[in-house]
Amino acid sequence: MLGGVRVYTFNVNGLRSALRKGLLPWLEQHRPDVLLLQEVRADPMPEVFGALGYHSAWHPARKPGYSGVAVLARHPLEGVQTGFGDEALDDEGRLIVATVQGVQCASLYLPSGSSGEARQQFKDRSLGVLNTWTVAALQRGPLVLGGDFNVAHQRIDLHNWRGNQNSSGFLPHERAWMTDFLGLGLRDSHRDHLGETAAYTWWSNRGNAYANDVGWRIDYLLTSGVRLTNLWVDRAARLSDHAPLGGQLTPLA
Amino acid sequence: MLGGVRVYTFNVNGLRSALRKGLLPWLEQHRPDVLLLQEVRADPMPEVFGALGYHSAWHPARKPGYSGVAVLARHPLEGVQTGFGDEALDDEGRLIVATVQGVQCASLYLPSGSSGEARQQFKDRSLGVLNTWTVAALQRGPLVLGGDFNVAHQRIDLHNWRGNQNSSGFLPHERAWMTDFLGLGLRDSHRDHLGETAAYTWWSNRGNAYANDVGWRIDYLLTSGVRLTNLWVDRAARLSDHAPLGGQLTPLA
DNA sequence: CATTCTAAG
DNA sequence: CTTAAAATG
Repeated sequence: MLGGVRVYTFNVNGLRSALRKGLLPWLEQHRPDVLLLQEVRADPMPEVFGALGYHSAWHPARKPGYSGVAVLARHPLEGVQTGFGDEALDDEGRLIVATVQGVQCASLYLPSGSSGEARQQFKDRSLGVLNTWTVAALQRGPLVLGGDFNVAHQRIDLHNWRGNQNSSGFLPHERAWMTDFLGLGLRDSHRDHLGETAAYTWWSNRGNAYANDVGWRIDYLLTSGVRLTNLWVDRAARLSDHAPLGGQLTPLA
Repeated sequence: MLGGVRVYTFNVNGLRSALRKGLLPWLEQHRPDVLLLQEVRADPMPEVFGALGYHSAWHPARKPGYSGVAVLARHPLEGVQTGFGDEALDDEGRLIVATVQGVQCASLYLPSGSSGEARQQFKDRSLGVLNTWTVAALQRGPLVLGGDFNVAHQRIDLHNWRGNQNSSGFLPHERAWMTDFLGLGLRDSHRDHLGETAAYTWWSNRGNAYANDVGWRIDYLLTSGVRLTNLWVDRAARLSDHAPLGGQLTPLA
């Protein structure tokens, strides 16, 4: 019943912008069963996706035009939950979960720390909050946790690891956190499927980062109690500064 | 020596925007001898126009990206003066004058009153300041005063005069001011050349104002001690929400 | 509705 | 470099 479910996570960097660039045709072409969106930066628009047969749940930030996540699925969404239960974090619309066909599907957008010290501290705190939330979610049942973590885990996960050891997103403590986090019981199967090909998911808009594939892998599809039998990056989409990251879900056996 | 001098006044609604839309090709095609710009909304860029053979003088607002006027000419500029000598007004970059071949060429951008009561009062006060400045300028010698007055004078000067009698830009006291102002000794020769054809100079960006020619004549080329033997509106330019307004200058006899 | 600026990424 | 919003027109 769960075999062949295709899940995508995608930081759209402004849903309205992505729509202008052709998100809807992309959606009709790829027809994900579950789509996890981050950086929606717009008011919820269930009608737009309802017209294409998607159920959806939204968690916008309090501040208009900022952050915001959503879950979309071709099957009905059950038990929708928004936020971590942490006011500062939840004001920014960074987590939404819905159960689809018995699997918890979570869309996560961790804060960027690159705009300054205060935001790095906020990000660091959010890592701990996410740990706590995840421990509880793992106990509830199968989980797909997709989103933009704003952390590259290993050297292979960014083009210029040497020059970015002091950059937010590849700080030693962030990398160590990711290792610990996966240790809670989440599987990062990216390299199982893509080996050592770059397979980045984000490229800066500055310079010619995309053309030169100067990217980072900061978007993840993590699983527990369910398996990804395949995983791919749709580098060609060009709907955002991130690429959609897709996976094929299969019951654990 | 002054015969055949062509003068244009043009509210560019952002000089950088107008440049993107092709201001430079337009300039090479029309080659005004004198060009009076309003709403420059950018730092002075004498090099850009120097490369095309223009001398220029600039009066930006204190606030970046806001207002600002300039005078450009193919002959050297003499006796450049910026502002009225009124601090609040001059902070907004609304007047610059330069003498070109013996004629004072002034670029004026009167405030809009449409954003609220306070700005209408500021506009109303600026009308008096302009009167005072103009009386002195008229005594100094020949004058071409071009710019965006944000006032339509007569019913013929806007598409919907009936519905705009309570709108800033066509208020009874603004129209009466314009009548008085011209009475100081400035000639508005627009109708001498264009008769009762609409010949508006500005169309709102909202709705289909341009397509339906729902416009206003709020840009003027006024003269004293010198005559416009021809005058035209370049409605086709489409470089701004205003049209360039051009005239042919001839000595008074 | 278009422009520019700012905050954020 | 890009998005979106805010202010202004």
